[in-house]
Amino acid sequence: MDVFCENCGVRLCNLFSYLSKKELKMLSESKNCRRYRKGEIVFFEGDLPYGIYCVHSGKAKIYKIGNSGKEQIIRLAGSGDFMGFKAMLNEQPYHATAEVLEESAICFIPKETFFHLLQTNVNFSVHMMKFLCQELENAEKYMLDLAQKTVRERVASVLLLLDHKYGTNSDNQTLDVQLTREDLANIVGTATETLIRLLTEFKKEHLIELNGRHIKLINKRKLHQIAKIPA
Amino acid sequence: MDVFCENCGVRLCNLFSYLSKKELKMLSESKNCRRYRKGEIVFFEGDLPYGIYCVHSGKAKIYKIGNSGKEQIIRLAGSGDFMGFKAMLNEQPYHATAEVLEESAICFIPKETFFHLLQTNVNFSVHMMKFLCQELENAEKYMLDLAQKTVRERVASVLLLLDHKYGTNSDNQTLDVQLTREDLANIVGTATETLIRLLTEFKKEHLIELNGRHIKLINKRKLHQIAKIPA
DNA sequence: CTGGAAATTTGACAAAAGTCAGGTTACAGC
DNA sequence: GCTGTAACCTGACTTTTGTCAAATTTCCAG
Repeated sequence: MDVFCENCGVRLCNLFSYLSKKELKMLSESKNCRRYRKGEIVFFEGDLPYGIYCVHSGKAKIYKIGNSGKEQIIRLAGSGDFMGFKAMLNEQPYHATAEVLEESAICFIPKETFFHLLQTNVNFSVHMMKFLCQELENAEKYMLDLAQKTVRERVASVLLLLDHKYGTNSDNQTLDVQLTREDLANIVGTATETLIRLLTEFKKEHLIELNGRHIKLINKRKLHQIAKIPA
Repeated sequence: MDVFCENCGVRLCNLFSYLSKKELKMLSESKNCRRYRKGEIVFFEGDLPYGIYCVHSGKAKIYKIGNSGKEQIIRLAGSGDFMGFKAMLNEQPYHATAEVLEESAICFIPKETFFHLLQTNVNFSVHMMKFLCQELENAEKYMLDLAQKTVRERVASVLLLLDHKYGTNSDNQTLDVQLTREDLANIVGTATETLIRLLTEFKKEHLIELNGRHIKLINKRKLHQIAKIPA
């Protein structure tokens, strides 16, 4: 695929905005971009990493498998997001699997390039650390939710999270991501049946509208209240 | 307190092992070590960070407060562990509170020293990133547990975690950390009453012995099975 | 040593969430 | 368009977990 990092709009909103023109050129020449179809796996839990991935366009879910075989989605990726950086930095096998949710274009950046940038560009490496800390903070916030919120509260939280992460269609209300009910349950951390019942509840309370996998948030204020997200 | 980083045994097992003699001298001269008594707060959620903390001896809990006012312990610190690095790197207020669990000696390393080391010692900064990734991996593992394991499974997990983190007394079975039942519940993410009931269960099943806050693990193998920790 | 607060424990009950089973709907591939 | 599989939905029931109340024990500070 002929995507050039120098012109890539995506880099503006991620760590690559700290690279010089020269570095971007190097990045562009060493990276490798390809299309993935819905359902394709970018990397499997247990595989060894040879570089990191950067989502150019599209969406992906990153999940772990629990003892009972159930997925738990631990991160969602969209345009501009990195995937697989944890395993790469740690030089360990992947501890999670990345699966594409819709037709996507994803760039692969070889290990050597990535480490070279980290070792030679202090600004880049400091911001990498900041980024890792932000991820850690997100994970800890989610731990708090999982430990203390009810499933109903978490479902409302996740709907708002999806709004924040992927945004909405032109109507400003319909979430711009299609997840199965099972996927939603695997983000929330509950049984699929429970998730469905709660969506139905929200629908009856006129907080959302459902049309297959299209979810329309019609009362975000109330959802915030239910999610107990502090203003 | 007259602790010198150059001779400090603690540094051998943490990131400071990547510093040169000269850097250690600088660290030693700029740091500040003091004693904390049980229950003392090292930093509060909401405070601004002016440096990071390194535990010389003793133990601390780091927790967030949920909407209902309940604590959730998100990390435990012991000898050699850092505290407050996330807020410092992110240059944001603390998102959690650190409270000392027993008489401890904790060093404070000023922001300037910490950032100077990060910016001038590539080896140090790369290992800082590895460390952050390891923390992130731990957090994600814990998310999986919170989302998918039963409380019983998590109680067994936490007992084994405490064994791994703080070790045992001379009998090789009694956990070398005294936590209240409430603290334990706030690690597991459950109600205090539920935690107590499960400890009683484990006691009846001859997996542990209880003597106030002293917990003796007498059948770790079975606890591993209950915790569903893959071999 | 001792009063009082905090921590621990137990029981009874209520609420939340999971499981199982069965039926319906949607959709991809032929 | 047809068909079969996967996804979705609902009801009934069970299990797990939380809540409230009350009794007992522990632990300090004075």
